[in-house]
Amino acid sequence: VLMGNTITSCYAQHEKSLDAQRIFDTMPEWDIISWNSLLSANAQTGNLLCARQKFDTMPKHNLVTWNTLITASTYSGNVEYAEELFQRMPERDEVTWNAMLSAYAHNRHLEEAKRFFEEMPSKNVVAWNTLMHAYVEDGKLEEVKGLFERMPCRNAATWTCLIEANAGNGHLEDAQSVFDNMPERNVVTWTSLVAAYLSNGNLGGGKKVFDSMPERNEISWTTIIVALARNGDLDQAKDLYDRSPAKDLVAQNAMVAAYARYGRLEDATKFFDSMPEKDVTTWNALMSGYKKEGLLKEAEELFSRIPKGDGVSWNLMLAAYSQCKDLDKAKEMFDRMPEKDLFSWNSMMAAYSQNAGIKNAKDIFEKMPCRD
RNA sequence: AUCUCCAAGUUUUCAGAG
Repeated sequence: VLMGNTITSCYAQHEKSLDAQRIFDTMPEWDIISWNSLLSANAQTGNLLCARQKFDTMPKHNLVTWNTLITASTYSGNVEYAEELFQRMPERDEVTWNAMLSAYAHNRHLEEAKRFFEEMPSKNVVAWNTLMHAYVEDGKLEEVKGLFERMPCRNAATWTCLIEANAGNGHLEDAQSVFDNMPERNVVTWTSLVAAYLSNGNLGGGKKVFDSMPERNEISWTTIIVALARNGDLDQAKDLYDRSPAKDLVAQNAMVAAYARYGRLEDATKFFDSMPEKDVTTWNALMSGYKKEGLLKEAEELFSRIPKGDGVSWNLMLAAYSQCKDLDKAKEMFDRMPEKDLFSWNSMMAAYSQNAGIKNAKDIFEKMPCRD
């Protein structure tokens, strides 16, 4: 059981819910930890229904089980259900409160997060960080700084937030000085400093930091590779990719996307075909290349071959039709898509305004359930 | 390194700025 649990949770941490399920299924017996690990693997996929099914199937629940289900709600964007769970569960601990705070924070309910934070019976460093990050996401630098001053305790995540907050507001030197003065560093803080330089257009600075990092992981490598690619240095990006010891699926997807972005469809396709494992982002990345080049037939063909398309796939096809001025097909996509998000609506509105005139576009605008 | 809460990377729309 111990071995099976270890492997299951290992897959959970790498966001491989199917593999976690596979290992789980081969185990001769399960304890509550096995079940919780499986639930955790499901939680990360954002599929709340699936997670709830597991929850209902489990022979028993404990505090960790409930906390994990709150997290599942967070990932699926269902704050209301998280609230319901929070009310319904038989007991709560510090993690419960933090998980609920995180539900508000991740889903952009800043006011709720603030209010909830005030109500918390005890606030540990995770709670402070969660609230602080919510402010960072909202671009509120002054509030971030204020919180930072008031915090009774800090850890590496705190410092990372502060770097990100400064970088996001164009204060690169402040970000660097935060980094210079922080008491502890790890691969995440290092990578966020690299990202700080890159997001401010300072490629040279980013590379310098990257080269001096004591340790790098998949994310560090991908961060720098993507920056090079976006800067148009595709071959340099590929060179770094080849030298990288840490190539996970995200890194591979980034290479497909890089080629696609610059219309190097042969390279993109070749890379795509060479990948032993793909996910929906891989397919979408290649499709985006066809779309950009106006290759409608190829995009359609790819779309029909995706094992499991998602909202992005649909949005891509909608945008592809719009770009090729096929308003009818665009509209058909829009009507047929299983779920419409802000991208879908904006895309449809743009399609009308570019191909049909302002009146139709305005009609869409009026009907939009959400806007930005 | 057996489970739950906080920080960094990849794909889709439009605008603005340069």
